[in-house]
Amino acid sequence: MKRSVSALDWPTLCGRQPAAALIPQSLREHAKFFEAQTRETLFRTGDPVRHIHLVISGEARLIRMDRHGGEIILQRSRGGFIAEASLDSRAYHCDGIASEPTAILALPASAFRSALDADPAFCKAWQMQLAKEVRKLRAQCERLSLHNAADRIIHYIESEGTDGVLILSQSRKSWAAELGLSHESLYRTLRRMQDDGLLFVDGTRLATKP
Amino acid sequence: MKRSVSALDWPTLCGRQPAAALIPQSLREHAKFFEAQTRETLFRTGDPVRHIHLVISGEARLIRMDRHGGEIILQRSRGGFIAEASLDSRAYHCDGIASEPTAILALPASAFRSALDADPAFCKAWQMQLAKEVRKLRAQCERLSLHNAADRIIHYIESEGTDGVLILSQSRKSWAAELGLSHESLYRTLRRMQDDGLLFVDGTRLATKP
DNA sequence: CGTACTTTTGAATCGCATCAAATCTGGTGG
DNA sequence: CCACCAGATTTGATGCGATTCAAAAGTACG
Repeated sequence: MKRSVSALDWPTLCGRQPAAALIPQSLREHAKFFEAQTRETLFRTGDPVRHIHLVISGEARLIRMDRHGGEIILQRSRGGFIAEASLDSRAYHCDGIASEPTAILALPASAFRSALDADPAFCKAWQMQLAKEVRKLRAQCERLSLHNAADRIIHYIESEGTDGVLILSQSRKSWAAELGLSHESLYRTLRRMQDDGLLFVDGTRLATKP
Repeated sequence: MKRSVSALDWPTLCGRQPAAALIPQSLREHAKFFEAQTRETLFRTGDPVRHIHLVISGEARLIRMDRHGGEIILQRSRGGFIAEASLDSRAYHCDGIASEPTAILALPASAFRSALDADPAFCKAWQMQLAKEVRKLRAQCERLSLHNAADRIIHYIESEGTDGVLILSQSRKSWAAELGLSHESLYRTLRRMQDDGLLFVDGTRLATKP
């Protein structure tokens, strides 16, 4: 299943996922590549943190269950790292799953820490990665603080899209979960916003202007 | 108003705020100390990032206004850094204000970046600081994803308190804003939870068990 | 004391969650 | 190719809970 990437080729990997380019040689040697199926578990809450995962293609999610079995999406990574902050934790605080067929690079946590110590450029890149995640999470908190569905939708398009246009990279149902809404509410609100001329929808393309 | 900390004494500062101990000598020399009044602005959205602020005592907040003038609290720092992720941004994305009389250490951003490059221990400490903020924000997102007031209150006590007990360090009104609730909702829900024996309140002490 | 703010309660309203069910979709295997 | 299935999309009806507006009582502070 898992195999060393010495068999694969790094230029191709870096082409597919820019974050791969940041990884120094010392760490590359320890990378393991594998492919996960839909709903396959990468790690579970409580598992010791042995690897840092880089999503090459597909999508991985960080999730927790609320008290009544509802699934809460804490991170959704399509290309790039997932559960970055686990690097200095003993164990995971959430579950990690692939939400579609996904290609993953697993980097041993210990080698990862050594590489950060040894390579200042990698260290700085990792810091920027964490800072970016902080900003993304603040935007998510701001969005979840909005008290109605339409405002959250607009906020999402403005902050995750480009120039008022968003190409939705997931089903509407799971988008609803990310917005903290029931999927019925999302469908109804999208409909109403279109009727009111506040939103222009064409397949997966959502725009706030015509 | 602002003054160099050479006039002050670092051992005392470090005693009051552990994060001060992380700051290397090269950066300490450029630190400016000042005290902000309630509602005083530290920086505004769009301002260039010239300093990183460390809260020594009191409280500073990162806030944004929503479309209807409502105030959204993005970070609340009582001791420790505020707006950490601004270090690698040109300009602030939020406003920073003191929410009570607050003592602040302002560290020039350029000297801060140099110190990170030069001092591996400081660099590592900063990384852990960012990772901690990521985990805190994930908890906040998880909380805001809960669909009723009581669950958010319990979640807050469990994740911000110790062993099911929380000493509230702010007014209930501003706690309500942090929970994404109207203050009336929070008051009523606290009352109901007490009546139902789900919560035990004594002044600022909130506990989930008697 | 007076002012500003928080805390508290009341009543009316609205939006979202929930339960239910029909339709549509893509993918699988016979 | 078609039947079938799982999951996504869509619409409807209902009830609850949160927001909102309003106002009174409590509290801190100069």
